[in-house]
Amino acid sequence: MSALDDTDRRLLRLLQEDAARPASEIGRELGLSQPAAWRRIRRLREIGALKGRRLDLDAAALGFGVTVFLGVKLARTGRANLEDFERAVSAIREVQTVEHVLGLYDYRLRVVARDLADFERVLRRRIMTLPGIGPVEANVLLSEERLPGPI
Amino acid sequence: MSALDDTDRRLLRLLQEDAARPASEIGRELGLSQPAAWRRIRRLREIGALKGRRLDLDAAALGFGVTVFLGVKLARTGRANLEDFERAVSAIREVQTVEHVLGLYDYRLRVVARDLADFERVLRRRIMTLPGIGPVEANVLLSEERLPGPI
DNA sequence: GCTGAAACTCATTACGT
DNA sequence: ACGTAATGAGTTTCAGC
Repeated sequence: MSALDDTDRRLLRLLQEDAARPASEIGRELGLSQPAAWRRIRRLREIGALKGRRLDLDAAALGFGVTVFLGVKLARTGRANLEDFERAVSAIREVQTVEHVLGLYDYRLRVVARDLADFERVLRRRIMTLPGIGPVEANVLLSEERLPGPI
Repeated sequence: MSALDDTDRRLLRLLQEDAARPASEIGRELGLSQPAAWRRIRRLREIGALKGRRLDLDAAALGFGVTVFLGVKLARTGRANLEDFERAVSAIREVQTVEHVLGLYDYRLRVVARDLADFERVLRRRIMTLPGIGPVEANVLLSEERLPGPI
């Protein structure tokens, strides 16, 4: 596909720490000129490695103190199709992420709420009423650490 | 805790779609001048709501075609402390996220690998040898959708 | 708190190696 | 694929309303 060299990997690691870092600074740390670093970034975007830049929000600071991961299994009976489920779950405002997975569960959801009482409301009125939903398992987030990863 | 108004929330929603969107464009969509929009962004950063900007990388395009979520329970016996476990798991290159959770599992890990054979190697040689590790459950990521969330 | 303009930085293009 | 130089766009600060 595209043969990333070692410089590309170092560049991605630098940008992963702070995506707002300017190309001039990236270039300085890589021993490249500013346009050279910028061209590498553009190329990484063109080959699809770099999909975009996203905000890193602090949900707690915004009044959403509770984050819960839900493992969802679809009901065996009635075989509601996956599209119906996905469409319905995507319409729930409190759901941040929908992951279709293979294993003990069919879907994994990341859900935020203002507090546990608010979460119970979401769970009972929005989640448990989803079409085709089966057993649900929950884990409450205590703390989270993001690592650079293998790239 | 500083009273976000509705304009702040609309602003965050706009920036969530693309964190590189210029303040001038944000301002135009909110009916604000460019410096006014920029001051709101700075304020959101100052109160901690906006922690930074992160890259949205495509692991598959970078040669990591397999993403697996692991639910980890620590062993009851031996009571290795959490710090030991966290330090060891953070040193594994293939681990992207470490979440400390409450529920059926103690930790949830997001792990990437080049392919399933590579994942088996990571699982056997890195994950299963972690200090204090107990039962492990795995879900393979098929597809993932990020939603705007309630903010 | 907003506007308008100045100063500065960064992104992007052009051109030559 | 890189560098220098030039351009245009975006950010950040400042003075005034």
